[in-house]
Amino acid sequence: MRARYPHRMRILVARCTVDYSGRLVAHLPQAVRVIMVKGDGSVLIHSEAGSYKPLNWMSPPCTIRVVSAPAGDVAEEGGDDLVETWTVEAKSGDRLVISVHEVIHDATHDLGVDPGLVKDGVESHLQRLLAEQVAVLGDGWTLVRREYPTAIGPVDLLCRDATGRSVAVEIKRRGEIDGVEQLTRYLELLNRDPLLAPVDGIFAAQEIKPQARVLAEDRGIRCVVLDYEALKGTDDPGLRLF
Amino acid sequence: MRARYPHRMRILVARCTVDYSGRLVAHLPQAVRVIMVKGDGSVLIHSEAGSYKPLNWMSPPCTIRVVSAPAGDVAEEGGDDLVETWTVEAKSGDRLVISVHEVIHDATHDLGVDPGLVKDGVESHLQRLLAEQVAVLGDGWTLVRREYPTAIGPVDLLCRDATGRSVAVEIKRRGEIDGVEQLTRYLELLNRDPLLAPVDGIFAAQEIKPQARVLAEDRGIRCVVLDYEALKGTDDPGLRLF
DNA sequence: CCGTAAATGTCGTCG
DNA sequence: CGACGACGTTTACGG
Repeated sequence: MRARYPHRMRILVARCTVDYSGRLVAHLPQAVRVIMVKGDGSVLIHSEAGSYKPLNWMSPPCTIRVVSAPAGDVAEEGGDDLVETWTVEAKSGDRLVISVHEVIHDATHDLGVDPGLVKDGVESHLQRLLAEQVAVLGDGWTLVRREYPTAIGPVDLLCRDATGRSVAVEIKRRGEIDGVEQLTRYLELLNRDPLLAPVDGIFAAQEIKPQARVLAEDRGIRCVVLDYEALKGTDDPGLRLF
Repeated sequence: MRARYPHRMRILVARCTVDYSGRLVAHLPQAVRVIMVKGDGSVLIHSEAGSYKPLNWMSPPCTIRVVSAPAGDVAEEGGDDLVETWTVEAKSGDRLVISVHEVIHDATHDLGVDPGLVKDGVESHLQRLLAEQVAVLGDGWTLVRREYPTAIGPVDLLCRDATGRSVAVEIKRRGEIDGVEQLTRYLELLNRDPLLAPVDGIFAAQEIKPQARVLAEDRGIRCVVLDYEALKGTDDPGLRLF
């Protein structure tokens, strides 16, 4: 059974020091920061700059233990004003210790369950659209199947060209070297299958980096730049099952 | 010259809808969320669950434009209570539109410049430890150099075995397929150097994923599982320079 | 639960 | 500025 957490979000602005130990060891000197405690128990420590990644954090599930500083106790760093110490710990042993020296703001809000994010334009959409329109790769081409399984993972599309020759297609939003390597591994494996071989390769992406293109073409892999909007425009929603 | 931003962090708890368009298109239905506006202009939208990644965000640098809703204006979603609309835009054209329907909390704090984080990573540590103890790879082995340079990047370690044969070592914390590909590219290049060739390969990691092991061994690359604690234990601090 | 691939990845570093 | 590798990657998906 999954633990039920109260639907609450606590936002604390405080002068603090932070120590993380786990996959690495890190220390944050004393400064004013924002500490968010989410309803699921996770903790985020943000400064005023930097993008969305916190300076330190603890992912759920984890436990928070708060110990008030005894009157007159002296903190290890920054003098004599320690208010309380939070110990946030995961099962893995990862630990975050927050020493709070001054609370500037403290509020808790009930946000409720978030209905979540609706996305459009990710790789799976490209794959679905191209699967429905394999003819954009060549006249008379047909789809054998999406997510064609191999021992080392599924190939995005397996097609046949007008002459019946097999073609494996790897689809990326942004085509980089990794994707070419991935397709190369699939091709090597597929070409060992006498029922399929010879198998050609197509590297299809909305954007193909020059080095990826060079590597692909050097290996005889055709590169195709996909136009998502055009694919979406041609796409007939009536033909879709869902 | 770098732009100077005011050292401020605004924290808003509000019922809102959010639309992102940029590298993809995404929509958040109306709900109560925390909106953080950092001193550098970046915007983060957090819900009550999920780990450190916000539901939506905009990285700096970006501009924020706020338009108050005319009295009686009707929002597209959720009825008639639109308060204001924020448009957060990056130079790339990425855009975040936040429709604020109800402000539950709004506060701005001056955090000051954060002194920053002190880190001690694991992989660099592994590399240093193994460099000092290449004998764990085989009796009589010697280190040629760490970060041995090649045209496509530095190899973690270049060694010689007891017979004088060259060995390239790729070190990872977690050994996955990407690491094997990386080492393969290095080996291909190093083996073109008549002064070094033939060059063997070792894939060394704290943990090696099964598929990575299969691929490596299929290519004649030896896999070595590193014991971080043991290496650290054997390590003589007196031999270290720092 | 494990393993792999995707990500609005982000974040350094180096050329 | 682009390319590349590391990341306390996190997150989603499939067996």
